[in-house]
Amino acid sequence: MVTIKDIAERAGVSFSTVSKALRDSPLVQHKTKQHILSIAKDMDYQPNIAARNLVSKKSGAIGIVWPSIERVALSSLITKLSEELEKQGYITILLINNIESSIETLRRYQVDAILIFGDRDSNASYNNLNQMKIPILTYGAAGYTPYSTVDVNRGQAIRLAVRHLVGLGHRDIAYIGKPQSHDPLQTVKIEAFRDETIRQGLHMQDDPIIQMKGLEFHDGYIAGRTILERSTRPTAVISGGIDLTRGILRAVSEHGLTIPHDMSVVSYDNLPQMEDLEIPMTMVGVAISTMTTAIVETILELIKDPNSIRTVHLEPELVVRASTTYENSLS
Amino acid sequence: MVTIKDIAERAGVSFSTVSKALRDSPLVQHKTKQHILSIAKDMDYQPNIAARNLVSKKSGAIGIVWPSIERVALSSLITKLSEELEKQGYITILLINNIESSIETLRRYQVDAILIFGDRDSNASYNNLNQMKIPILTYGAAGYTPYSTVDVNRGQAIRLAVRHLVGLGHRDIAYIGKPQSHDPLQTVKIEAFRDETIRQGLHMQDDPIIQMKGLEFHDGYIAGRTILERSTRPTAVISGGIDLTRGILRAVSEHGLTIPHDMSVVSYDNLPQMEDLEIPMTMVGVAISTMTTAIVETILELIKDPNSIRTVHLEPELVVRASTTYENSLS
DNA sequence: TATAAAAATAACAACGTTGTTAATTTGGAG
DNA sequence: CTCCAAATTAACAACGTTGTTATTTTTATA
Repeated sequence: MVTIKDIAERAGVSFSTVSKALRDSPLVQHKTKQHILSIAKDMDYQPNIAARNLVSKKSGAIGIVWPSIERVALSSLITKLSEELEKQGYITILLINNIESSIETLRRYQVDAILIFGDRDSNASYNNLNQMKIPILTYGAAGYTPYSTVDVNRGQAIRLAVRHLVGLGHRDIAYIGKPQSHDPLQTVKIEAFRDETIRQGLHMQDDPIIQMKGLEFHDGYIAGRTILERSTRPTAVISGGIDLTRGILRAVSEHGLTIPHDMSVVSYDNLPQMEDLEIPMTMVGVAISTMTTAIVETILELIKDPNSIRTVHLEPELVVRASTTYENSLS
Repeated sequence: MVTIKDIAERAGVSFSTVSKALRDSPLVQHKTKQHILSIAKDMDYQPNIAARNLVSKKSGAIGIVWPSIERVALSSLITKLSEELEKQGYITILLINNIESSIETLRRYQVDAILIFGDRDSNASYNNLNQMKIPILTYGAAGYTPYSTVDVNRGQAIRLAVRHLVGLGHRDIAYIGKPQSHDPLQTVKIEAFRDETIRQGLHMQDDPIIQMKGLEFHDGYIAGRTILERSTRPTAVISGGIDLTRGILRAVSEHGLTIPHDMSVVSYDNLPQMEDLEIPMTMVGVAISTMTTAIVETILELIKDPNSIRTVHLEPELVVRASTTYENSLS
């Protein structure tokens, strides 16, 4: 492996000059700098990270704890996060274990910060762990932890969806996204749906909130079939997430119906893929890029000043596309 | 952060003695060793990884490149791998980007080895990348790359399944697991099925290989419905993977049928979860633990001697459970 | 042309380890 | 008790950087 000393020798200067040149210090003459840079490039120099970490007293790594790998929507968020953090000079270490043991590992590895994607039932474990000084940021656990948090205003997202549909004249709206398992993140959305439909003066006869098993494609498919087979079919549906939405689309298509002609659909989640579905999808949620920016910013801030505990609430937006239309245009 | 010098001071010895004591060197007296150890524990000492890496000239990190995060079966493999490598003193860095850019990042980070879970179409990219000396291990790409490989004999797995069913008297067997996309890993299994059924002298009238969209739960569900609705229902089914299997189970159950009474099912994949399905599942494949061991072993070997290129083929096993039974016991 | 100031470069210490070599203490034999 | 070898511990160099301080070279001024 080539070091700055090797470069120094080839360039006929001292290694400290090489160091400065590589970091583009003003303390070295432009000409020498160019010379050194070209040699470094020629020799395919890679700075030694261990050495750099040693003097900077940082690991240049950020740990991400992700207890449940199944949550597909998060995977694209994590991908983006890694990319962004990499641009900032950090490598991410992803641990899929449970929170406690992951933190212990990250502690041993002396990461500069830890990002936790907490799952529903792990709130208890937040409390007593980590007396140490590694900054911790949690996602989706606002109010549950003593650490900094970035969270999405999920209730507001569903309210936006309801208002959008009501504004289009819909009076019979169903909500697909109530899983069997206890999941506070879903509960928030369901409550918001219930509350907002009442506020808007909607009175639906059938229970508009469909009970289902999980939150996967197939659950959406089954739930979609359920509402399509009702005697009075709702004119619009709000879906709790992209996987459910895909299932709903399949069910609708199998019934020989079309969106938005026969039914309007709004989906929670704000992902680029939402435009690539069978029909471009109206969606509510916080864009991945927004989340990424917020998380990265908060983490970097936290690394700079570990005591700056803060809670960031991200406001969702409504993106209107072809999957929703006026109620009176329905057949 | 507490260093060996801090410990040395408290213990009244030199820091080099502390270093030796902590590494359990025979060069330091038992009594002093105990003393130092207790102080280290008391001060909650964590060795500085950067310093250690610097002198050992290793990063203690292994990069895993995982182009497509969607392949659920792999996720538990990766989880296990991380655990195992962690026990061996390595941290894993998971990159979900494409192969080229991932390798570039890992190169900058100077990982000690790279493990690539290649996806179907990325074979081309294997060729010209990486002139460097970081050892590379690929998974599932035997014959496609110039690197060491650990691979599963998928064809053999399917043959085992076919033979098992034939041994039970089944003569009409379907295969669920032919996706639309070109996927060599699936093709191998399909060809093996075709070949082995012919060898066994089976003559099925309907095409026993069900064409489907993807390889998810829902695809299995739909494929399951397809074969159940045939005029002559096959007496047994081989499923191409756990997600498909779950979908098939759902379809069977919705038809009011039971396994293995009305139909035997063998599933590809050898995962613990296979026992926790609605009915304990007969399965063929290489156990995650076997794969993990093979991969970890090969990687460590490769780190020790980067020139020891080798290809490891893992032989699948058949695990018989309640989901398969004699053909003549069928209704 | 001597000389101070400014610019450029070189030398050095430090980061926290490990491994090697040097120094000290201990124990045993004469 | 002395002295030598063995056992134990201490000191030191090295790993590849960065940042600070010292030295050299250049430039501008008198």
